[in-house]
Formats: sequence, C-alpha cells, structure tokens
Amino acid sequence: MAMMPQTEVMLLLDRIARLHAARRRAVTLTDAQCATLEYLARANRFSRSPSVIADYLATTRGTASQTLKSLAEKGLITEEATEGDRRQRRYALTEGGRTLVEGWLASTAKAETAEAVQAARTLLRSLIASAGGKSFGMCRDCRHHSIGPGGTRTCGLLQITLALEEAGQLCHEFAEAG
Amino acid sequence: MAMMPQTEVMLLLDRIARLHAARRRAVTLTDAQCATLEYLARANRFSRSPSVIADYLATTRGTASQTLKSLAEKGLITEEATEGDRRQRRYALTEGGRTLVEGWLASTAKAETAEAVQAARTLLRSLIASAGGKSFGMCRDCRHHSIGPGGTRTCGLLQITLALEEAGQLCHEFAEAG
DNA sequence: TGCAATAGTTTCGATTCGCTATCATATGGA
DNA sequence: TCCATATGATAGCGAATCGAAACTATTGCA
Repeated sequence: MAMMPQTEVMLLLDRIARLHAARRRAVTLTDAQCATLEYLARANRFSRSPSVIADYLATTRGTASQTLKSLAEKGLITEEATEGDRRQRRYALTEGGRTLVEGWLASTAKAETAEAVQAARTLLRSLIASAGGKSFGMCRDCRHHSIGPGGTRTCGLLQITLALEEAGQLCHEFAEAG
Repeated sequence: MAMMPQTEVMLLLDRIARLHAARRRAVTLTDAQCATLEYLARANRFSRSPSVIADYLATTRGTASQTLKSLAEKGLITEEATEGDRRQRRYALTEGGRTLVEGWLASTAKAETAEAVQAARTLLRSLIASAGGKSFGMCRDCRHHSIGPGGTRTCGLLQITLALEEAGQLCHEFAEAG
C-alpha cells in the first residue's frame, strides 16, 4: 500500500500549482490571464501569436483568443505590427502590463536553485515527450542558434539575426541541441 | 530585460501544471476530481475530511463538498464510518476508485529523481510559507512521530498508535521535524 | 443550560473555461 | 486560377469554480 515512488513529484507539483493558482486569484486576474502575461513577458517576437500561446498553455485557439481579448480590454497587452504572413497577429505587453508582471514575479517563490531549475526542466521534458507538447526553450540553448564572428547571434532556422536580448527568450521553434 | 532568475522555476512549473491538467482532461474526470482522488489515495484517516481537502486543494469547503459529491455519485469514493466528532465526515476510495487512481498514476511522469523530489518539496515549502498553506507531510517525517520499543509507531499529537502503512501517508497535522 | 464556534452541505449568481463549430482572411501548392 | 490548408475571431453550450450566504448538526466553553 506504500505509495509508488514514481508519483511523488507529480503530486507535489499538483499542489504547488493549486497554491500558485490560489495566489493568482487574489489578484484581479485569472490563472489563465496571469499565465498568458508571464508567457508574453518571456517569449520572442516569433512566438507571441494566439496559436503559439494556445500550444504553450495547452488549450485551444478559441480559448487563447478570448484570454488575449480580455487582456487587451484591460490595457495590459496590445497587438503589434507584424511583417510577413498577414494571417498572424502578434501581441506584446504594454507598459502597464509589463510593470504588473514584473511586480508579480518579484513576489513569487524565492527558492530558486540550479538544481530546482534542472529538475523542473527534466520533468517538463518528460511530460512533453509523453503528451506531445512543444518544448519552448530559449534561443541560446537551441540547435538553430549560432554565434558568428563579432558575436552576432543568428537563428539558422528562420535565417535572421537575433538581438542580444532575444537569446534568452522563449521560442516556439526551439529544438534541443544535438 | 533579461528574465529574473528567481522566476524560472515557477514559470516551468506553471507549464507543467497546465500540461498535466490537459492530460487529465482527456479522462472523464476534471482536474479537481483527479487531484481529490490522488489526495485520498495518500492521506491518512485523520486527513480525509472536506475541510482538510479544501485546505489541500487551496479551495473552499463548498467547492470541495461539491467535488466529493460528484465523486461519490460516480462510485469512486464513499463516506466512511468515523468515531469521535460527529460533525466530521471522512471519505475513502472505493475499490473502483483505487484501481482508477493506481492506473492513472502509473501512466504519469516517470522522470522521478531524488533531485526532482527534493526540488519540488523545497518549492512547495517556500510557497506554503508565503501563502500560508499547510504542509501535509508524511507521518514518518513529522515532529510528532516516534518509534517505540518493538517498532510501534505513535503520533504524539493525536496520542494514537499508527499502523505501519500510515507512516507513509499524508497528514493534515504535519509539523516539520525540529 | 445557554451560546458561540466549528464542520459540512446547499444554494445563488457571476465568471471562467474548454470544446465545437462557423466564419473571414490569407497562404501555398496543384 | 482553384482549392485545400492555416491563422484568428467569434458565438453558443455545458461544466466547473468562486464567493457569499443561509442552514443543520455538533461541539465545547461559560
């Protein structure tokens, strides 16, 4: 009757997530809205569209669209101008939105250790592998990221030059480095 | 503009929780119902009442009550006979409920490492500390747990003898060992 | 005995959420 | 050019949740 050791982490994480959601509820925003804002604060310019957000949040495009709409009505995000594919829309935090997210994140858990980050990444990877999700890693850890002469960062997949700050942002196209 | 390192784990966990919830949604049960079943599978006999469950799930008694009601209607849990305080009600998994949970847990993440467990516990502890939740540790790790002559396990707080299997169950009264 | 406090349930209205389907627009290949 | 496909937006449905309140039963204290 002893608990199977394989289940411990998921049970702990479940509780963590619920406490986290309860904390968020104390703010004016819902859990999905908070998660969306936090994602937008970290994602690069190629990964801030409704479809990608839906992937990240493990929901549908319809729901993601609604969440974005509500955030836009609150003045926390805006639609950015985009080049290229004119079907796509890209959202970004407004000044107010960014201030809110930064303040919010600053007040969350402080128990950040290298081991904790590593453990969380490992878990996420295994869950993604069995659930078929996308990994959303950072450019600097991606297979397609390379640093040329003069320190120029480029994405080999999209064939573009990356700004320095973009190297630490999340990307929809992330691929594990070989 | 670089992300503050303190936030990495919470963001990872947020995504893990969402993927987890999406997986659960694929089953007939809701996220809250799954979490309740999993909790009941691990909690000791003093910790399976609506109020305690509400604490664990970071929700209200009303919602917990509804969740339990729906699970009972599905035949997955039943109300146990209790001694002592007659206001309290205690629930337990039925055979079908236990089978379901065991099967479910067996199919969840396998990436269970000692570091991951430790990291999750650390995180949970810090979140609880700042959110005012309860820790729900296992009897064997509790301040009130002691092993007497002959290997008899006792809870010093409730003044009772514990069955061997109870030492690994979650308790509402858990207190960090000094 | 009387009364405040607690455990649990139930109800209500409001909100959120997820899913599905439908529509408009835009893309890209045949 | 024609058509399948993809991105988004939107509406409708059902379910779940929350918060608050009202209510019952029980406990425990004065």
